[in-house]
Amino acid sequence: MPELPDVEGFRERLSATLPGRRIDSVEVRDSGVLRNASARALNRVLSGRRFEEPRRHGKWLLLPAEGPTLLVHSGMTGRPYYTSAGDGDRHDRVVITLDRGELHYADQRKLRGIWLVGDHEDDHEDNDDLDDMLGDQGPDALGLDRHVFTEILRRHRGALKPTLMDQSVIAGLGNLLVDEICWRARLNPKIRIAALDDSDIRQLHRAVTSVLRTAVRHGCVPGLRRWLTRVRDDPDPSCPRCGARVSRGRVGGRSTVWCPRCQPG
DNA sequence: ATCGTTGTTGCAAG
DNA sequence: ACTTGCAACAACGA
Repeated sequence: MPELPDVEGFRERLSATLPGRRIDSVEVRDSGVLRNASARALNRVLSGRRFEEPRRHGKWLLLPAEGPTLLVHSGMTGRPYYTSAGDGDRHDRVVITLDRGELHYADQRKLRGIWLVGDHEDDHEDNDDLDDMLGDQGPDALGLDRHVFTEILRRHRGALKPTLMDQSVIAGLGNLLVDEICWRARLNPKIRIAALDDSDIRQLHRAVTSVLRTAVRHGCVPGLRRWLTRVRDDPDPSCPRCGARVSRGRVGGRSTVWCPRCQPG
C-alpha cells in the first residue's frame, strides 16, 4: 500500500494524537521489523521521552522523541497507527505504550520496518545519522516546485517511469502513483526523458501536483471513476478517458498499465 | 503448487 | 558515471 499519500495519511493521523504523549514502554512482538536496534535498546532509549511533531520525507515517516527519532518505512504492508482504545491489528509487530493510548506498528510482510536514530542534541552533525538511514533521497514530491522538477528531470537520460520512481531523484512516488501520473500527462511510461520537450515536462508537473493532491486527500491512490488506477486490476481494462483497451506490461521491473491511444510510444 | 506483489537494496552487466 | 535487470527480503492470496 504505502506510497507518499498513504504515509502522509499516517503522519496526519499521528500528528493529531502523538505530540506530547510520553512513552512508557516498548513491546516488540516480532523483532523482524527492527533494522538497527534491539528491542531492549529501543525500550531503554525511548522510555520516558515524549513524542514530538511527526514528519515525513518521501515514503519515510519520522517520529522525533526529544532527541532520538524513530524512523518508519512501511515497505509494502506496514501501518503505524495510534489507538486509545487498546484495539489492535492481526499483524502488530511493535506496541509502544504511552501515558495515554498506544502507538502500534503493524506489518504483514516485514519488508522494511523501524529504525532508531540516536540522541544528538549537542552534536553539530546530527543529520548524518538520519541521512545514512534514509539513504539518498531526492526532494519530496509533494509541493515540488516546477522549475526544480524540470531541472531535476533534465539531469536524467533513462525511461520516464523508472526515473520518477527513483527515490534518489524524487522522493515519494510509487508504482501506482507513477502509472496514474503518466496517464494523466498522456506520456508513455517507457519514453526517454531526453525525448520530452518543455511542454511535456510542464504537463508532467501538473499531473504530479494534481494526482498527489487528490491522493493525499484520500490517504491512498484512490480508484476514482476517472482514474486509471480504478481499472488496473480489471480482467479486461479499458481507458477511463478514451475507452481504448488498456495495455499491461513491465516497465523498470514493475507491473505497469497504460493506454496505448492516450499514451502512444 | 507456482506465480505475482502498491517497496528497497545490492550486484552485475551493458 | 549512468541505466537496466535480477535476486532477495517475507507472507499471503489467486
